[in-house]
Order: sequence, then structure tokens, then C-alpha cells
Amino acid sequence: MRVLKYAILGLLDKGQLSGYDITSKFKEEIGHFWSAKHSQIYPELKKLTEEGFVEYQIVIQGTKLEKKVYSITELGKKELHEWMNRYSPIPDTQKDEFMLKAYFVSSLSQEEAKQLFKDQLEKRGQAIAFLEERLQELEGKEEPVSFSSPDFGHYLVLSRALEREKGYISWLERMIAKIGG
Amino acid sequence: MRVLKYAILGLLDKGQLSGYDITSKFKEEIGHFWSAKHSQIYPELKKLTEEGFVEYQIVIQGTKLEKKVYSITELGKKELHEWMNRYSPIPDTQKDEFMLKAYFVSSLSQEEAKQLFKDQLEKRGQAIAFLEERLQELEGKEEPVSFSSPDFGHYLVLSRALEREKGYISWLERMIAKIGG
DNA sequence: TCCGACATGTAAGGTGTTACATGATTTC
DNA sequence: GAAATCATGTAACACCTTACATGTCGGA
Repeated sequence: MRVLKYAILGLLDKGQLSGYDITSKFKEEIGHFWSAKHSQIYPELKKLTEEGFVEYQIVIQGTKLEKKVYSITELGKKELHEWMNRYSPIPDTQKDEFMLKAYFVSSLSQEEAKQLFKDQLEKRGQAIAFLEERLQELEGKEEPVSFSSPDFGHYLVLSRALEREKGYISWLERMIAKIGG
Repeated sequence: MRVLKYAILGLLDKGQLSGYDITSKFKEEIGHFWSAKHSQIYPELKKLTEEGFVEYQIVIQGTKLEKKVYSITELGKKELHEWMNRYSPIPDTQKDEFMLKAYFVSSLSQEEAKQLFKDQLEKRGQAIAFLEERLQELEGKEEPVSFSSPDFGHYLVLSRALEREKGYISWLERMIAKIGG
């Protein structure tokens, strides 16, 4: 499938980036749904260059530091577009270690189970406020964010990430009540 | 982290299973949140045996077919319990190829974007009816399913899987309306 | 008698993480 | 001057999927 390949092509389609920049992007908004470490990104960029999907220029930062600034090629754009319109099957497993523990809940006492769920609720709750702020920033700029807005992709990932967390939390709260004790 | 190790220990804690049985379990309810292929399971069982967390008896099926039936050891139970009560950090990335495409939506025309989202909605919708049935089966048996019920873990994964899909679908519907066109 | 399910394994290759390794630039 | 950030790469290892490989059992 080589999803990382398309993630990089998609990022470069929005503008020129160095390997370091791409690493940073994966720590921001898109990081909620895809990410990679620099140790995976640099070899992938090398491969994409060899395949002709991207190209780079060396830019000098300061006096000595060499930086490779990558751009997507026409071939790369074609490849990206093909993937965007290709049907990608929905995986039947979305791995979630907490839910695996939840499935084995019978191996715990009622108190332990309640603690497990409460810990999860607390940790999940922390992310929400931050996401809510980002989304309001975006909606404050231009309401409503529409398809033609350059921020629409950003809006999509933020709103989805927020709702995913909200749904998880409301389920956790109901299950904690059900565990009782 | 070796999550597969704990997944296997958790399954064996509920009862004796062969490698084939474990493979089957990952195709059922827990498969929504964790799974592995038999090619990963058999070597892991060998390793867990060497480590003393599980043990097996050879059982003859029919006249010739040898089957290894695994059980969890006391050491394995201790190890499972330690993991169940250990804090596992929530990963900040939950990979989702569709959301990656959504982030790159600006590289598509309005028609292509709408098609992408509608295809996703259609595929996600197919799973729901099936999940709803399973859950109703469970709730029909004993309402409400409580902590002390042997089906509580099953209930947790089913209800979470169903709500996850419902949340995804309602978001998709709203975004399709927003794309317009 | 054939087919699908039961049953167990290994090999090769792709994907992803952690650690190793180095150096320049900017900010306090 | 020290620390954080910018910048690029490789090595080792863990995890996961696809394919290879073999054979039995039960039912239609």
C-alpha cells in the first residue's frame, strides 16, 4: 500500500518542504491520523526521488547547513491523484490497546475495572480542550469553513479528531456508570 | 510493548485454546480492536511457552491430527494482571488512510471530493446493521448487561465498535452536506 | 470424492520504532 | 555559553502481511 509515500506526496502537493519539515507536519494536525519518524521519512524521500515522484534543490541555511528542499513532480501529482481516487478498503481492525484490556475486564475486580476506565477517561479528556481551541480558532477566521477554503482539509481533520474523542469519552462515562461499585 | 503477547494471555485466561482457535477469535468480536495472522500467532505461542507464560498438551483430533491446546500458567496470569493494571499511554496517532485523503481534499474537484466521502459513507454503513444485530442479541439475553455478567467484555467491544461507526457516519453525513455541489 | 474447514508451521519482504551518529543555527 | 531547535542520515530490531508449504477431518 505504501501509505507513507502518498502522505509525503500529499504534503508536497501543498508546497515545498524539507525532510525535517515533513517530520514536523506529522507532529501537527495530520498527526492525529498519520505519522512517521524521520528515520522512515528520509529513506522514503530518497526512494521517491529515484522513482521520479519528487525532486529536490539544496538550499544553504546560514553559512554551512545544507537543507534539501523537496517538490512534487508532474509524475508525482499524477500518482497522488490516482491514489486519491482509488478505493482503499476499510481495515476491519483498528487497533486499540485499551479496548483489548476492556475485553479482558473479567480478569479484574470491580475496583480495578473502574480505575482502568477512569484513568482512560482522564487521559482522553486532556486532549479535548486543546482540540476544541484549535477548531474554534479556525471557525473564528471564517464561518462556516467551506469546500473552497484553503483550510478545509485542516478543518476536516480537526473536527473528526474532536468528535472521535468526544464519542470515546461519552462511551467511557456510560460504561463507568454501568460498572458501578 | 508486545501487545500480541497480552492479547494471547488474555484469551487463554478465559479458557484453553489452540493456535487455530486464537486465530479464529481475532476474526470475531475482539478483531474490531486487535488482530493477528496465524503466521504471527504460532511463533508467539512458541516464545510464550519458552518464557513459561503458557503451556500446552497435544490432543489427537480424529486418528492422526495433532493439535496443541494451550493453557495459561500461574506466571502467565501474573504477567497478564500486571499489564491490565499498568498504564498504557494513548498513542497520539490512530492511523486512518481515509482521513489522510480527507486532509488532502484540496487536490480534488468538488465532485471527486463528494464521491470520496459518499463511497466512505456507503462502506461504513454496511458494517452497522451487523453490529446492531449482535448487540441486540446480547442485550436480549439479559438486560442490562452488568459487570458481573460473563458477557460484559463482549458487550464492551460491541457497543464501542457500534458507536465508533455511528459517530464516523454522522460526521461523514455532515461533511458531505458541507461539501455541497 | 471433492470441498471447506481444521491444523501448524516457515520464509520473505514491508512497515515502523528506538537508538546511534553527527553537526549547524538560533535564542536566551 | 548553554540549550533548544534545525537538519540529515544509518543500524538494529520489532512488528506485521503475504506467500509458501503441508497434511487431516468431516460432511455433502
